[in-house]
Amino acid sequence: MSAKKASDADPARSLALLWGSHSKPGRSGLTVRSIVLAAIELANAEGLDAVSMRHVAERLEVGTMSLYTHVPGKGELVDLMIDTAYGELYDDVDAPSRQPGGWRGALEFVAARNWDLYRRNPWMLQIIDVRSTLGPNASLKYEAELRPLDGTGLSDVEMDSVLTLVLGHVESTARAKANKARIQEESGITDAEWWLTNAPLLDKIMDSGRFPLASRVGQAAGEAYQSVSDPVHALTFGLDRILDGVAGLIADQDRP
Amino acid sequence: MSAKKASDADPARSLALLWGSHSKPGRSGLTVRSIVLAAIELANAEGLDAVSMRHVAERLEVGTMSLYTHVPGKGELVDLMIDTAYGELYDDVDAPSRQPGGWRGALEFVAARNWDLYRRNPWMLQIIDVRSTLGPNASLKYEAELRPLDGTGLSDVEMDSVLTLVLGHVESTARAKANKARIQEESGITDAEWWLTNAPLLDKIMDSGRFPLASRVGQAAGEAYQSVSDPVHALTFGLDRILDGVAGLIADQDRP
DNA sequence: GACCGTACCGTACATCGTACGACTCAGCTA
DNA sequence: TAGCTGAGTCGTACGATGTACGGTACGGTC
Repeated sequence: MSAKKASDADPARSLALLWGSHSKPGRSGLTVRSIVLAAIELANAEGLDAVSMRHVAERLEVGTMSLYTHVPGKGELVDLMIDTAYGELYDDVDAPSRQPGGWRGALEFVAARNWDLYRRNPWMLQIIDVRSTLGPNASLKYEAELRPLDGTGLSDVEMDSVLTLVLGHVESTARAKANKARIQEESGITDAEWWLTNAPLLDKIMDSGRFPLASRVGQAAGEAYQSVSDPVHALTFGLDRILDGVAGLIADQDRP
Repeated sequence: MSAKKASDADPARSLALLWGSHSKPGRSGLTVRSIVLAAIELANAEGLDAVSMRHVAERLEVGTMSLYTHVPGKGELVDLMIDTAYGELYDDVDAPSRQPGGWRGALEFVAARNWDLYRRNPWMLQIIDVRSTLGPNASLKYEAELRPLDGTGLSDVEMDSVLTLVLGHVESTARAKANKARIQEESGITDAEWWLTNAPLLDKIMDSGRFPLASRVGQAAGEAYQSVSDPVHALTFGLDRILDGVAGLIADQDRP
């Protein structure tokens, strides 16, 4: 429901941890890497809620407190999980800029890759207490995603703004999708079932003349999506509008 | 850090609770309304983490378990908090459509009002387990925000898509802002201080030729914002691009 | 004055992150 | 080879959390 507190999180320690090699196992084979991988597996298998220090330790057949030898606390563990997940994104730093279709094709590729990242790692969207995790993979991600925007005539700040906008949109729609999936899973009923069950109740409330537009549009959207919402449609529709807007900005660069 | 589990949440019960009157106090003056208000006050004063059933009960000078007479569980309490907060948004259902500047001015107003809502109630952004809370105020919000789009030539589904896009963008940037504020508060150091402290460390890592663009753009953005990010700039920049894109869509309606 | 349903709430349980201090063992020194 | 040392491991304990369960006490109706 809500988000949990993060621990103190010494930034220097976090950075060292993120950029460190983590290669020397202790006498029970425990490594930062193995802990992080176990945590990610757990998160993907049973959701982020299942990622407790006890469960991670259990999966590694190790005492709970042994984890603290390698990782300062849960907050840092999550930081490491995030940066590790970012490692999935691009084979190399030029993957987006190699895409056809110029900057637009590249940004569509970036959006698709990030969308896929969230699809494969839905636990990332359950993290609320995001910290500035400038790990190696996050840095490579930033570099890779900026490159197709270099040379479009946009200023450096504009490049950053455009990227932030696109990534924010993908995260937003991906979160909506994950929420939808979670609700469905928890309640055990399909989207369509929920709609059928609660539509009369809602109609009785909404159609009382107070919200004519809301009920008309809600109805239309519901029928179009066969559901209360369609995250994939929200992704593509929003991305098209955003990229149209960016295209206008880029076109304006020539004649200021 | 992560999100908590929601309880079962019988939708019918939730809807009845949301639309109910909650007017008859028990013998210790306890009401659904008073519980929800206490919870919101607590959330605004000490953050969502402070909103535990124990703390809410304490604030009301009541036993913890007494809350469960009026509210099924914490999940439903949060639902009620959300719908109550939505009540702050618009004086009446025509507030957005009364705005000057046509649909664009109205959407800018909608964005500003939502941004302000999140500024005043940052706890809303810490809720991860969002459920379909179709309460009375959420319904009024939907109706009010759709009205300025009616008559623009957009289809019903497109109206919904545009609104979803704008609201998602506001939420996304507001969340970034809230995260930034929370990190600053927790660490006790200013944004600029963090930048000064960690810049050399980051430069040593990033400037090693591997991420030239990332370091150049990051530097430029950092100097422009006097910080690692500027949520207000992200809001307006993104909104401008999005509305430009929507304007193109609306213009295209005339000649398909 | 007796009754009864509802409001209230004390206790208990499982779960969480992690502080603390004890144990164990690999590898080095004497 | 014996002994030491420091790092890795982990058992126990504490204060949180949401809430199930069962008991208590009171307001309104006969």
